[in-house]
This record gives sequence, C-alpha cells and structure tokens, in this order.
Amino acid sequence: MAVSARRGTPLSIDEICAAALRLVDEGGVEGLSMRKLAAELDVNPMSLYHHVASKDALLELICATAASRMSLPPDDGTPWQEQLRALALAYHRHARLHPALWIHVHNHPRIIADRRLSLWQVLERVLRLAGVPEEELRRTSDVLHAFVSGIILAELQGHLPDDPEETGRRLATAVELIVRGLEGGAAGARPAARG
Amino acid sequence: MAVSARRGTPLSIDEICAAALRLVDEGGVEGLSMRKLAAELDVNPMSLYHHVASKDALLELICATAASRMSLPPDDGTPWQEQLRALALAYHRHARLHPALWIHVHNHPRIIADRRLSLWQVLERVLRLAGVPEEELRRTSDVLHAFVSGIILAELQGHLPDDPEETGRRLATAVELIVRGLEGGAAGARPAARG
DNA sequence: ACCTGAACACCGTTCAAGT
DNA sequence: ACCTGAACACCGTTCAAGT
Repeated sequence: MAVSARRGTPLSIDEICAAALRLVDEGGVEGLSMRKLAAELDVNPMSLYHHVASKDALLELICATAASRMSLPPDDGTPWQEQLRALALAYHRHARLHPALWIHVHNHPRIIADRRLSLWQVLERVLRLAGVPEEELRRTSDVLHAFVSGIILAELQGHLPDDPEETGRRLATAVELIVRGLEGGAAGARPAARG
Repeated sequence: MAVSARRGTPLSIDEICAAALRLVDEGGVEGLSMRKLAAELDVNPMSLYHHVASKDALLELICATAASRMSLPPDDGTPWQEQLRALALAYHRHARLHPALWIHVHNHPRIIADRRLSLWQVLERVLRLAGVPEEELRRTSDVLHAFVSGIILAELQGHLPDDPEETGRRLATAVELIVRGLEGGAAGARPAARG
C-alpha cells in the first residue's frame, strides 16, 4: 500500500471534492488551484491527478454534486404560479449557498445545458401546468430560466444593493412579471389555459 | 528618445487597447495575457506597464471603450414598447460583436453597475415613458436589464440552439413578456398609464 | 521619458521513478 | 495501485538598470 508519507490515509474523491468546494466557496473559482488544494489535503499536487483527470474535470464534478443537493418544489398539486415562485426561490437559495460555483456554472454551457437536470424537469412540469404547449416548452423554459438567472447573477455580483428585503421584492417583481406574462400570453409562449 | 529597439514607433494606449480587444474577441478573456499582447505588439512585456497599471486596469479600459461604441435608440417619440425592443436588440447586437468581453463585463460588477452608463440613462427614460413611477425606476430597470442580459448570456454561452431565427423569436418572447408585464402592472412595478 | 532583462512567486500538467 | 519530485511551459508583476 503506497499511502502518503504525510497522511497515513489514502485520498478519496469525496475528500477531494469537499475540500475543493470549500476552497471555491471561500475564494471563488480563481481561488482554487490544484497546488493549494493539495496543500489543504496535505498531499503532493500530483497525487490529485490519480483521482481526477484535470482541474476542469474536478470543477465539473463539484458542480454536479452541488447541483444534486438543490431542493426543488414537489409535484403536490399547488397552483403553478405558486410552484413557479417556489422554484425561483429554491434556485435563489442554492445560488446564495455556493455563489462562486453558481456563477461558474452559468458561465459554462455544458453543465447547465443538460436537459436531464432535475431543474429543467421541474420547470417544464410547471410550465405544462401553466398551459404552455409542448412545442413552446423548450423556448419558454429557456427564457424563464435566463430571466431568473439574470436576476440572481446580478444580485450575486453586487450589480445592485444587497438589502435582503429589497432582494425579496426584486425576485417577487421578476416572478410576477413572468406569471402575468404567461397568464396574458406573451408572443411565442401562449398558454391555452390558466391555473 | 528611448524607443523600442524592435519597433521604431513608441507604444500608445490606443494601440494597446486595440490589440488587446482583438485578442479578447479572438480567444476570450483567458486568451489575453500581458506576455502574448506584448508579443503581438513586438515589444517587451514590461513596456506595457508604462501605459497601464495592471491587466485588470487594461480590461476595464477596453470594456469602457467598447461600451462607448454601443449604439442606443434615440429619444424620437416612438412608443415605449418599440423603444424597449430597439434597446434590447441594440444590446444584443453589441453582445454579438464582443461576446467574450460582454460576458466578462457581466461578471464584473463595477463596470456594469455604473448608473451613468448611457445604457441605464436610456433604459430609465423608456421606463418613465412606460409610466413606471420614479421610486420604482431603479428596481424595474435592474430587473429588466437582468432579464435581457440573462437571455443574451444564455445565448452567447450556447445554453441553447444558436439558430438565428430561433434567437430572434426568443428575444421577442422575452421582450413581449416584459412589455405585457409592464402593461399589466407587475407587483412592484405598476405603471400609471400605457403608450 | 520610455524601454528592457532578470527575477520572483505563482500556475496546470507530463513523465519517469519510487513503494 | 497509489504516490512523488523534478521538470516544462506558461502566468502577472517588481525592480534595478539601461538610453
């Protein structure tokens, strides 16, 4: 058993991910370096490469694990307007939990574009509930996600005052805008019925 | 006169900015390094530091010059709905012109948050036209900007199919959603009148 | 005033060698 | 199987020295 001279315990992927996520949460994606991470784990920088193909691969890995931890609203029969608000708030909460990582995800297509993510599944379910026709689901969900992401991104990056009350109002404004737009029937996204 | 042995002409800020912008447009912000830029200009890397304080300062500089070149809709009395569409399209066009730089700007608060930017001036003018009360101007413009930015960002980063026709429809959907939301009076942004 | 080379403190990653 | 040190090819930036 060729275990680290310095540690006595072998490295594990989970241990690496946890430490990497901590570094990113604390110092942003730029604050994560393979060398710093190795130092944090009391290990030679090159040892990491036996568990992870590259820094990018490691980042994708911690993005996926963080994303899987996001709690989304259940399919419990509440009105779609309410579920839409709950979804936006859940997304917002997740973003506040891991701001730097969230920003990174939204700047790297591959990760967020995966339609199998439960985020997209839930969003499309709610939009069906709102009466959005099947052939408009993709575009409408893209637009709505972009909207809410835009708001959250702007807030995370301090493009606007960070007063929590103001934040709540702003997100409410955004969701109301969406809900009324859907109810009213925006061009290219005309729901057949409401509620 | 201590002029570069290799060049014969002294460096100028404009020359530096132009080359830097070109490098960013071609290879993204990560594709810009002081050393590559210097090579491009046939100059010693350290010469750059006589014209620019740091790489970050240089980036802010080219952001500002690019932003000042954006063409915004004039105050010509056309309906606010139309002006809002024109503004969104102008923003979109600018983003397509310098995608990497645009993304960078939207990931760096200081630059875009400056309310003196003509972008904000024009947006607030149009929103006043739409009947948004003075005390709601800030929040409403933040939300709308975040919305359109979110769409454009998602598109630039390939979160969605890049078919130009689809792109047009998507932006139209977004603007319609905003316009109808404003007309209908979303919570926290209730216009007093329309047209 | 403007430019330069050497140097410092960092990166991610490859590779051959150790146990 | 897992770990390691040396090395390569990069960074941004400081500093003292050149003209």
